[in-house]
Amino acid sequence: MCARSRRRPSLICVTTRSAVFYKIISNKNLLKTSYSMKRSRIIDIIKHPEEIGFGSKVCVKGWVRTKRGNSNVAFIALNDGSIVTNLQIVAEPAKFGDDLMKLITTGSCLHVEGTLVESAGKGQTVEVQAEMIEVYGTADPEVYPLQKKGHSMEFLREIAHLRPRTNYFGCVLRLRHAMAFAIHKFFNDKGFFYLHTPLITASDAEGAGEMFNVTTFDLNNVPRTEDGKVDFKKDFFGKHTNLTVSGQLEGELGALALGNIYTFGPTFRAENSNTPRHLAEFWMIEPEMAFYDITDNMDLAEEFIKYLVQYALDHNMDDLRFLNDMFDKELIARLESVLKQDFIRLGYTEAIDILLKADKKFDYKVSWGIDLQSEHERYLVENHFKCPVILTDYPKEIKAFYMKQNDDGKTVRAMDVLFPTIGEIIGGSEREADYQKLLNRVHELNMTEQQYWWYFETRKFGSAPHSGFGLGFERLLLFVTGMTNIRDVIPFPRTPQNAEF
RNA sequence: GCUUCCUUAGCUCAGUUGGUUAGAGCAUCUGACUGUUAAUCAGAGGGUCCAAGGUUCAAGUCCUUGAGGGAGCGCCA
Repeated sequence: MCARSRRRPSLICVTTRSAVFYKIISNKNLLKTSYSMKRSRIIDIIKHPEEIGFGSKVCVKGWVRTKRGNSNVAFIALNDGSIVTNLQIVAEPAKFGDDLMKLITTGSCLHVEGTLVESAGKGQTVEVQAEMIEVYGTADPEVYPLQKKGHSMEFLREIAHLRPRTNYFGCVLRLRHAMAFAIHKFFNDKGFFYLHTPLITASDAEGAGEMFNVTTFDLNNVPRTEDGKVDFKKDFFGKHTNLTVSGQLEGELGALALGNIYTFGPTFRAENSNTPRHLAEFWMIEPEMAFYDITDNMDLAEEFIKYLVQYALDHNMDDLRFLNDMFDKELIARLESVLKQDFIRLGYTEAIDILLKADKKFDYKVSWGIDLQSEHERYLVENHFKCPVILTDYPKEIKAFYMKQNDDGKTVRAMDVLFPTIGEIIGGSEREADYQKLLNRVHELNMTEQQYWWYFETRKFGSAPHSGFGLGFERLLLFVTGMTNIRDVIPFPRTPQNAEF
């Protein structure tokens, strides 16, 4: 007898070759804490059962997806999040008792120890013959919201605290992790440095969108100056501050010292955007490279996206196959096709010509100088070329002040990577490295050098040609997962009027 | 922010020109079944028809307002 069984006389201690088991003998003792073995992850059992060995004892812990069977045998599909596939637990009700079997319902959490065997049934290669079952947590089937049948994405959004337990969201979260990891790997392997740019910024007009204020003021009693304006000198930072809408300007400071850097962090936009492609809080990757011109920039962007897609195909095929089978029958084929084709590279002026010659009637009239609308971008990508398109050399009037001005005096070296259904997945440019040209542009836009004095100093001191771009992480995930609403590729979406969870 | 659609059982949805007691599948509960595969079979329970107001002999159905959600557009990544 071991020490533990002396403290718990209601349990029988059974010693076997590889493990110690406690069998519950009293029907009332259904929620005992018992343990013995090291937990195996279900992915390891399913992928490499030979390493554990058929006939060996295993310990698994996870959440019940379904329970089937009859009075003689029960089949419990257990999922621990390590892989989309469930592990089949075979349990004989006579061995465990009705009271315990009743607690095993969809959503309940179990600790199971038993023997790993080749499956006697079809549909799976391995299963575990249960010898000990401990119920960590029950899930009352009358009120537990998740069922083994499918749910709508809209319903799952309302229970974002539980949706990670669905097959669908497990796939998305594993892919999300894989893409985040692959992003760091891609840049690290290329000698890029990960730069942490600030989330709180005092730059008032970065131009990328409406910003969230950051303050410690008591909003019911805001300090005022003599002329009635908000007195930000009394605020935490002594000036008006916001959450960042981009790390790019600070990223340039890093690139002009370290060579190649990238940022990867959260970004905040207070735009009242209600679409399946916008979030108020999202993650963005912004590489910035010294000595890269616009062509180098495009090459990197294309290589980057293809690397990430290849990484997903190489490392997350189980998840992709599930999403392909259940949601988007063309997902894997679409991912593979992107790898095969070169992205079309096209000047804005040529794009306008194509649109002017198009048979299609657009709601927004096409002429040189307009900002391309969704319908125009979609026509180019989905109808005309039927593949990703990189558009360059936009009119300077519709692009940001920091983009390098072309010799024609009319266009700047911007680039937008456009993807089918998603639209703009990457936006970037070669940066204006000439101090005087940058200054002139800022004055044209009625902005002041002073608010970006530190940015201008990089052009005063050792300026260098450089380029960069921004990739919306969730938009990448839309493409990689085949999902159609951006709220379904981030664990806890923040959108106008919604900050639950 | 603009336009438009939707809201009926726990979930997904049907519900006819407004007309008796609002239905189905799945889920749940009870029972059957010796290996299931979103198990199957039989039975049962389950409804503030989003909310408020209005029209009408009569409203799930028509009208008004509000709330929540989706899609399209704008802004953008």
